[in-house]
Amino acid sequence: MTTVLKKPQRSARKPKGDGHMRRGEILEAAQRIFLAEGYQGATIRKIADEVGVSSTALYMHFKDKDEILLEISDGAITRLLEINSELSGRPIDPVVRVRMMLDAYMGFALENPNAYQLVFCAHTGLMTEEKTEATSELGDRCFQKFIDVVNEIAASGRLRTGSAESAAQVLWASCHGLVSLIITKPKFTWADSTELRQVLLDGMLHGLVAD
Amino acid sequence: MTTVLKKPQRSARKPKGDGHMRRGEILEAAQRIFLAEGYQGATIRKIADEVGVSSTALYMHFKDKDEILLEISDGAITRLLEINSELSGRPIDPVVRVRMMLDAYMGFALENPNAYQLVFCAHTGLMTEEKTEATSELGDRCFQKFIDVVNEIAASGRLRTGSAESAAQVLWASCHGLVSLIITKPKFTWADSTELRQVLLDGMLHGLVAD
DNA sequence: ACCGAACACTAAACGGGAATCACTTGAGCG
DNA sequence: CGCTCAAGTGATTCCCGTTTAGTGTTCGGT
Repeated sequence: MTTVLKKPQRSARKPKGDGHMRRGEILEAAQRIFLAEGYQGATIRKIADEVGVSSTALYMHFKDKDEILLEISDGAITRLLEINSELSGRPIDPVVRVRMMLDAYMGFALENPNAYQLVFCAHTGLMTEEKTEATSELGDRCFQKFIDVVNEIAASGRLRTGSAESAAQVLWASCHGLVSLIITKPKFTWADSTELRQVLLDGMLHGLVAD
Repeated sequence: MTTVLKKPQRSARKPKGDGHMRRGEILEAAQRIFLAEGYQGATIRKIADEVGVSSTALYMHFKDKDEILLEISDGAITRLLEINSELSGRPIDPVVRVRMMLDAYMGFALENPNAYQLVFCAHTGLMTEEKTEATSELGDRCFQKFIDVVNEIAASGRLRTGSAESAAQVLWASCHGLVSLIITKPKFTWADSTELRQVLLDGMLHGLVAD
């Protein structure tokens, strides 16, 4: 009984990733899987396997699965914020700026469908409210950039209907509606997506903003 | 030893629900839980407990969990189809009819958030494409009622931008965007939802339809 | 009256998810 | 050398949907 019968140690444990190296590896692997297979497909085990490490190891670097995926989404949303900030600075007609922001928003969503869904579609059921708070706050800052421009329009008295607040929310919501439907119902026979975006923006801006 | 020591039968098995009675009980319990706790919260075991039956029993009446929830959603969508059919028959200006349909759509979504989400937000990841086919087809029939009216408008040459197809899709999508965002982001500080619906419809219809 | 098939139901188990636990390994350092 | 401690591990827990192998009841045929 002294023969403790240690397992043959299989195949040497993966050496320590010094510093934050391992954390980065995990994020990278998680991103690959998450982008390819979405929230459900990105399981802790799959990510760990991809890194070549036990599933437990992920909890060294992240509180839980959602923290990993939210950090990935943060990266995406940050890029969106940069786009909005850049547009925010351009000295052009605010209506044109609103249009560019919304179009960039839709383009972004269609190019990052999984991150977009996680942040803007999932909230209910998938994650508790608190978890998404940090990422949501990033989204809010994007929206704030947008509100600023709508306020400019409202200030010049060009808003045809409703308050600046409701106009901004409606503009945002309608763009969200188009991209989220395109993402979640790919089997539907959509008209050309460029045309849809254009019709949406033409309609909305013509309807809400006076010439 | 003749005393076979039958287990005290615990607490007598639930007697047979004759005919299709049990099926109805399951649907009812599932609906209660689904409406209260959404897709994730409505687990097979919870539903079975509520009915007072083992989890396995549910598989006597339904192929799998999704079949249960989709049948519930079917009921909801059918009600929406009835509303649309009713509006479809009214002899009023097609623009007014479009507005009423869209407003009814949004009202319906806000009153049946979980069913709405299951059918219009979940498609990706949660369920395979085939499963939702039957329910989707119901949704398509609702949309067809709507397209018909938009076609009427287009036929009378009152469409300002885009084809009837893209106009219909954009109108639908923008309404979907508003309600789905309100449902999935309840923490956001929304303007009054009645005003939002009105601003959206005013804007969209004014923008897309010539007077 | 009896047999057996059909039925409605059940407990137990399976595989796979997230997360936690108690433990080991090894690098750096006095 | 012996110590600490971060980084890693396998085993385990709990919950999920679903499957398997039954158990008790009912009911038509003979």
